[in-house]
Amino acid sequence: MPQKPSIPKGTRDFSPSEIAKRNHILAVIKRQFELFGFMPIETPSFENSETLLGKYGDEGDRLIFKILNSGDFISKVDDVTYSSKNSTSLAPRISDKALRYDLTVPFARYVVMHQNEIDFPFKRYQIQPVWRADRPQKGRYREFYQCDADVVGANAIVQEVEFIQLYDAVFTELGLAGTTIKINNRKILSGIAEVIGAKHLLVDFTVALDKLDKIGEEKVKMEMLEKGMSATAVERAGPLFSLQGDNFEKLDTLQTFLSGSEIGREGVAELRSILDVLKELQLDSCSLEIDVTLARGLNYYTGAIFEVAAPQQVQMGSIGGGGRYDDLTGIFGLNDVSGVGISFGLDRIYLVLDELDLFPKAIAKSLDVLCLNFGEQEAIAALHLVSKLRNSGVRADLYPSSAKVPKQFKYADKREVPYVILLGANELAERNFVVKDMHTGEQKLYSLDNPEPFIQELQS
RNA sequence: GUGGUUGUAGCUCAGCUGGUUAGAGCGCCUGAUUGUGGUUCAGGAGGUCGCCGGUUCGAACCCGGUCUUCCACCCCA
Repeated sequence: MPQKPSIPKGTRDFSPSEIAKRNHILAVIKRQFELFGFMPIETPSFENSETLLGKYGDEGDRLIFKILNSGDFISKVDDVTYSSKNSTSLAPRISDKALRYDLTVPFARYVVMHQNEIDFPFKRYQIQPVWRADRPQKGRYREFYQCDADVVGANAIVQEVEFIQLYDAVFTELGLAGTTIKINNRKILSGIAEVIGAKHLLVDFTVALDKLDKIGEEKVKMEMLEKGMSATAVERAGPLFSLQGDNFEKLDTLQTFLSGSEIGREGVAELRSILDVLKELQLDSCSLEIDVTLARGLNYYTGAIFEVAAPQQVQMGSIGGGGRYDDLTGIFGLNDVSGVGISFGLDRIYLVLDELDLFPKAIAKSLDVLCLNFGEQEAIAALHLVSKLRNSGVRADLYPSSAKVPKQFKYADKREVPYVILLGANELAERNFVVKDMHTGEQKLYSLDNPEPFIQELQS
């Protein structure tokens, strides 16, 4: 009995039209990465478990796909561990490799391993799939692509500015208006926690604060209290829930609020200089917004934090994120290397562009010219012509069999081929061919021995 | 990982409190049209109703399990 084929949940097949659209996004991202001076690298799809585990928190560890060892791995497990039926203790005995969870940690590993060949500051980009053992939802897959650009080995605010410009350049070229780059600073979050007297609960505090726009002020406050923050602390955090005004007004409010915290003042100053520079260099299609509730990637970010929200009319999580991490390579033994980077979520950008119908119409087109097939002799002549076209950079194809003409035309129509060539017995005898413009229906005659005029017309 | 939701033709979906042979639109194939597509007309093919089991004289419909989809949490691109 034949088995019904299926693919694992959270994974997808990509058909030609989808690949065309994905490639369009990728081409824009790559082009901009390179215009900004980033160089590509790739790393293996799986790493040693110890490289990945413990880098993303407990929650992250749970979401890492672990790869079973090869061979008779189970016989090497001691009886106690085996019979304990405890996944946490058994896993390391039967699995020592895991699929990569993001591109940042493998990059840190790469930097440490190749530190002697790298010229710092090192600007790298990396576009590869990552895997998460998550429960899928819309725009959330178990296999998806990240497009990362990072720079390591320098510590200057202009880098943050550049990344914001990079986001803007990509979304502008994609024609995606209305994205919002949210920006925050980990030092501001630390400062706030310090000022309100919840320094020891920084993570719980920020995780709760991050949910503000989703669950509202009351529930955020409840969660903070549940996590053990004092009522006074929650009360003191009050002003954060209603930051008013434009970015500079928010900065002023924060500056006052954080005047008693050195690290907080530092964060405000960093944010201010980023905004000062960007006031000079306008953004094209993105708006930049300070959002103190933004707390993503707290695990390794130490300075700026970025997140890109899709245009409001689209129901979609963030389509990009990033930030500065001062000591990511430290865990692999290379200290004092500051890094900052951003990531584009290819799959979500695709969904957004698709929903807003922003893909160029032309990308569905995979052929410029289709030559119809009228029989053996005609097909041989057609192949000569098709070769000439191909050599001139025209995407051309010959219909493989001499099927009925309406069928061949329908095929051309389906594939949205703009020009169809008819080269039948009559044309062959007179050494010419007919070109039909599928849009206008207009037909023109060209010489088989001199197709140049046709090629010229195609390329004009 | 927790709770919920969804699954019927290639696609979008009907299908009454369980009752003969499960339907529509679109798409596909054939013909009108053996050298002209997108329009029209006529005909046709295509479904073990996600899968496994149970209840019943009888299940697309009820029950259990499982997979899948989407949603909320967790977390995140």
